[in-house]
Amino acid sequence: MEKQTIEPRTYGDECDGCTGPERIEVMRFQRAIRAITGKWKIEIVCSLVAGPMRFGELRRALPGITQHMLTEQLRDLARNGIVIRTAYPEVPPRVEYALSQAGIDLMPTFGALHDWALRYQDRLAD
Amino acid sequence: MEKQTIEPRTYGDECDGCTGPERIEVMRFQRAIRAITGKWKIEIVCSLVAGPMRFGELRRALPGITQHMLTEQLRDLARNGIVIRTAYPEVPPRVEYALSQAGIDLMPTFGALHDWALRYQDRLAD
DNA sequence: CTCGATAGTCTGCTTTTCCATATTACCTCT
DNA sequence: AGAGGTAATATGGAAAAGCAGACTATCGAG
Repeated sequence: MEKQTIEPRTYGDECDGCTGPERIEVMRFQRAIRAITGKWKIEIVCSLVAGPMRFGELRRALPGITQHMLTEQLRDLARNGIVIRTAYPEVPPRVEYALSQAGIDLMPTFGALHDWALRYQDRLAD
Repeated sequence: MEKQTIEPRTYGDECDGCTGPERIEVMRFQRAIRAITGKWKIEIVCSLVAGPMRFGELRRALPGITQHMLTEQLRDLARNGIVIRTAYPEVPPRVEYALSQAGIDLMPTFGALHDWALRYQDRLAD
């Protein structure tokens, strides 16, 4: 039996030279995903939902994280405009991290993905 | 000026022994994220939205992917119940990949995240 | 009998991510 | 004077992810 080309493949066909609009959208999407992947990023964002927190406060809220990791992940989140870093030139130094509007607006999408995970958690490996 | 504990920290406070419900939810969430992270996973899922595809067909639709990567990513997606692999014991071998219901239901969450990425793309690094 | 197509697997390598352990600089408290 | 807290940086190593290229088995076409 022959397989008679189930459906026109608009996605693949338009991407011979990587110029189709779909590909560009996928790339943007990937960038968004990359902005929130990282072992602690989601936990950090979820912690900050309740309000701004200081560096050490976050560290205590995330048992197991190293200073290095926290610094790195926060820097990354700030670089992507998801959290806002505010350093107060006091001594001892005080640095506060808060969600930006982008960070706050991220939560509904988290909610959607969480609902999905809840529905299909039994088939999710690991 | 003193900082008077902006808000009760329900998340951090309950997680001293990693037993709070929020932590468990974050872990579930992380599992969902891990199921869709990987350099080609999203492109594969987006390709399959139009209908089932064969291995080689997918490979041609994703220029730049290696056989190894495609095999691996598909296996991973199948392991997480997002795609369904159907091998027909013919010769030459024919293997078809299709989105499962979980995979189809994933699309709206992709849409939400995509909208977010669209709105804030100018501050996304990289 | 060799060639090509299919859907892989196997091996070795590079890059990225993750993690632990120092070390810094400044100020306060004792 | 010395201990302690704060927010980092620096260094070095382990683990995971990604990549290229060679190899397999089967069958039909030429």
